[in-house]
Amino acid sequence: MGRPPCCDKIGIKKGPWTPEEDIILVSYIQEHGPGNWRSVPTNTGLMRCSKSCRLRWTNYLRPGIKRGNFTDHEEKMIIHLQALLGNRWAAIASYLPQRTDNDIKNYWNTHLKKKLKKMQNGNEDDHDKGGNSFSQSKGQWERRLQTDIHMAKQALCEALSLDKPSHILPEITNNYPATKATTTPNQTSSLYASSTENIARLLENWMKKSPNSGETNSGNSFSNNMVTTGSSSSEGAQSTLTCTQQDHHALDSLLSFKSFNSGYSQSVSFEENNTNLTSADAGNFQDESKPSMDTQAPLMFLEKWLFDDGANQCHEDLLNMSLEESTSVLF
DNA sequence: AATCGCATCAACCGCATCAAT
DNA sequence: CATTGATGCGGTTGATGCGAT
Repeated sequence: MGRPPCCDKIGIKKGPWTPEEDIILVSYIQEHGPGNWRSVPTNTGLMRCSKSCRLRWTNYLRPGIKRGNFTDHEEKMIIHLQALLGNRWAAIASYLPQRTDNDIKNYWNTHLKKKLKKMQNGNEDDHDKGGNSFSQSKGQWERRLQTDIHMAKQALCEALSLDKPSHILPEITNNYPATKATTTPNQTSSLYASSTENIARLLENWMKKSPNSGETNSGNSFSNNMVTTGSSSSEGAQSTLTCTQQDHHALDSLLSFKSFNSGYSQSVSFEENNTNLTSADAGNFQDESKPSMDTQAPLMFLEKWLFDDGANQCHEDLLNMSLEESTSVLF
C-alpha cells in the first residue's frame, strides 16, 4: 500500500497566490504560528495543499525576508558558500538569514552561474598549467575548512548577540504603527514590520492592478489587522524562533565540522579551550531537541573562542579570497 | 505594432529524512 | 523493525516581463 499524497489533489488550487489567500494564510499563522501545515488548508479554507502553504510562507510571507537585488557582499558570500557547500541552498541560506533558499538558488542559476562560467573561461589557460593537483586540492580543502570556521563564528557571533543584540531579540513590546511599513528597509529590529512591508507592498501592487481599485476594503481592513495583531508578542516569539533556527542551522555546520575534523590538524583547537557557559543566549540553543551534552560543550568552547578572538575577521578573510580561488573548484 | 527570444522568479514536484506509532 | 505521515530540500517548470528585431 503506497503512501497517500500529502493532500487531496482534487480541488487543489495551483499557480500564483492571490493577495486574499496571502492574507488568510498570514492571519492564520499570526494566530497559530507556523508549523502543522497539514491543518492549515483545513482550518483556513484555503484550497491549497499544505506544502504550498508552507512554501508560500517560508519563501514570501515570513517576517524578515529581504527581497530585491543582491548586494556585492551577498553575492560573494553565495559564491564562496556554494564552493564550500555545493548546492545545499538551505545551508547557504542559513548564512544569509534575510534570503530564502529559493531566492539564493534562483539567483545562482540565473546570475552567478553565468558570471562564474564567464570568468572561468577567461582563466582556462591558467588552469591548464596547473601543477600538483593533490597539493592544490589540499590547499583548497584547508581553505574551505578555514572559511567554514569563520562563517560559523559569524553565525555564532550573531546568535550570541555580541554585536547585534536586536537581531536575535526582537522588540516584542514595541508597537509598529501602520506607517512603519513605509519606513526604510534598513531600519533594524523590525522583523514584523518587514513582514508588513511584504504584505503592504503586495497589496499595493494588487490594488494598482486591480480593476476594482475603488473597493479597497480588503486592503484597508488587512492593514488595520496588521496593526492590531502585529504588535502581539506571539509574532515576536515567532521571529525569535525563526532566527534561532537559522542560527542554529549555521551552528550545526560547525558542530558537524568539528566531528568531521577530529583527525585533522587545525590552527584552532576546540579542546584546548575550556570555560563555563554563562550566556543566557547560548543556553537558548539547548532548547533544541538535541541532547544538551552534544551542543553545550562545543558551545562553551566556541563562546570562549569568540570572546578570545574578538576581532571579526571572518568577513575580511572570506571576502579577500579571490573569486577565482573560490570558483576554481567548481568546474 | 507585432512577435520572437531570453531572463527572471514564484511555485510545483518528487525524493529524502525524521519522528511517531 | 516496519510502516506511516509530516516536513524539508533541491531540481525543474511555467508564467510573466522585457528588450531586440
